[in-house]
Amino acid sequence: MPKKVDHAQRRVLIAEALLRLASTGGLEAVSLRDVAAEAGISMGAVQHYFATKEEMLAHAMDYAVQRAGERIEARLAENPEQVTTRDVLRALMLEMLATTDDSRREFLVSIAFFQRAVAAPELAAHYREFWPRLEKWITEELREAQTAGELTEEVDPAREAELIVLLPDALSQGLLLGHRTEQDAAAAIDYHLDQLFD
Amino acid sequence: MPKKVDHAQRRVLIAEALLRLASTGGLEAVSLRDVAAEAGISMGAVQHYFATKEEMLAHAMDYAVQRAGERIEARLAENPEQVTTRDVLRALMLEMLATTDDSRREFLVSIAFFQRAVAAPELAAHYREFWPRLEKWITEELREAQTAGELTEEVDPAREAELIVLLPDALSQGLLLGHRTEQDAAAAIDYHLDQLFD
DNA sequence: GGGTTTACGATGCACTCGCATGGTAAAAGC
DNA sequence: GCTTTTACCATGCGAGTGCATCGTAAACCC
Repeated sequence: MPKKVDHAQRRVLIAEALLRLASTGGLEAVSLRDVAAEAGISMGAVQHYFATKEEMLAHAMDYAVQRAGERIEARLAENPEQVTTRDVLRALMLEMLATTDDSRREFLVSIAFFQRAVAAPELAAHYREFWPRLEKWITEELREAQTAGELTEEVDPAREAELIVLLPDALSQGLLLGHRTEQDAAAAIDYHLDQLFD
Repeated sequence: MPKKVDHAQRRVLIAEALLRLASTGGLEAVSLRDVAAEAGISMGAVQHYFATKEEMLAHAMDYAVQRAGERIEARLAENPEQVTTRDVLRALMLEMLATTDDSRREFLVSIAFFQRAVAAPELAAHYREFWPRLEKWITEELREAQTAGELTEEVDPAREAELIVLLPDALSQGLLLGHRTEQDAAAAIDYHLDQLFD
């Protein structure tokens, strides 16, 4: 069996176990032993693939960002051409909301990573990439809608793209704490889109 | 010296030391020993005022929310009557931004508490109070501005109040990560107020 | 088919953690 | 003035931590 193990796959297995655990109680709270147990392997195996806990966390961080990005981009790609920009943005924002157990977990993990990135800025680079790219994409989408006459001239596509990215994130906090319902969050999104597209 | 110590004051002393530490590395990362050292007292003293770490964290949570609330309400109270609703809201939103070292720390602490509140919903009640109250106040402010004709009829004061509370919070994340400047965040706020008050 | 490399598993080590215990000195109460 | 209560401080304990070390079995290389 040795020698033929797929390193990348093994590291993903570990990262997924870590993410499962990190969603409750933060990132530092999970121990190597916990991760190993969750992944169904020994602690020695974990050490074999990651020399240090720090390294393991960094990899999991990359993996989580990549997964979230793929999920969102997949959602963007699946829409047929005939739907309106507004529909696309609405779907995107709803996808970004922490509604399902999975996305709630992802949201909590992203917060844990956020803390870590603030404390250790050199780690932040990993996930600094994705959001600006998404924001840029939305900006372009809005610009096209604006020239097509769906938006008034006075809105600033870049600023609105900013808001569109930020709003689901901010709403998710309320969802997690339980003082906002999914319907309420969706209504807030619809209201904002109403104001944007008149 | 014994018997005449002010319990509340002592607990505040400890809470402030805890908050100073919690801003880097989360809430669970700080140990009783760390807090005691930061507060300049012995660990036994900390134990004397808080039977358990959990209790200490809960008190610090209350204290932090109270302080943040007082700070924001003080900012709201200090404005003379002659300034416009827009100016009031602008000042409020800027105050909520994590710009100074202090407010950055406060923001990080609030995130740590957020995680904790999600994991232990019974603790969330403490700081579930303040934000709805602020949101309600803003809603009223907007409603008055609307009847005074400063706002168009088609905006929903409650929804806009939601956004006004959420936006600084979301912008602060970018500030903390370093991919947004203070000027940029302020510009985003001004843009949003521009769109609201036309 | 012997030697090297890979992939672990088991164990131990130094350290830190929250918390319990026991002591002590000083003020308060009578 | 003696007792009780308050406000600590010092110490220790058991559990858990990341990490290092050692052993070992299987696969690849020649």
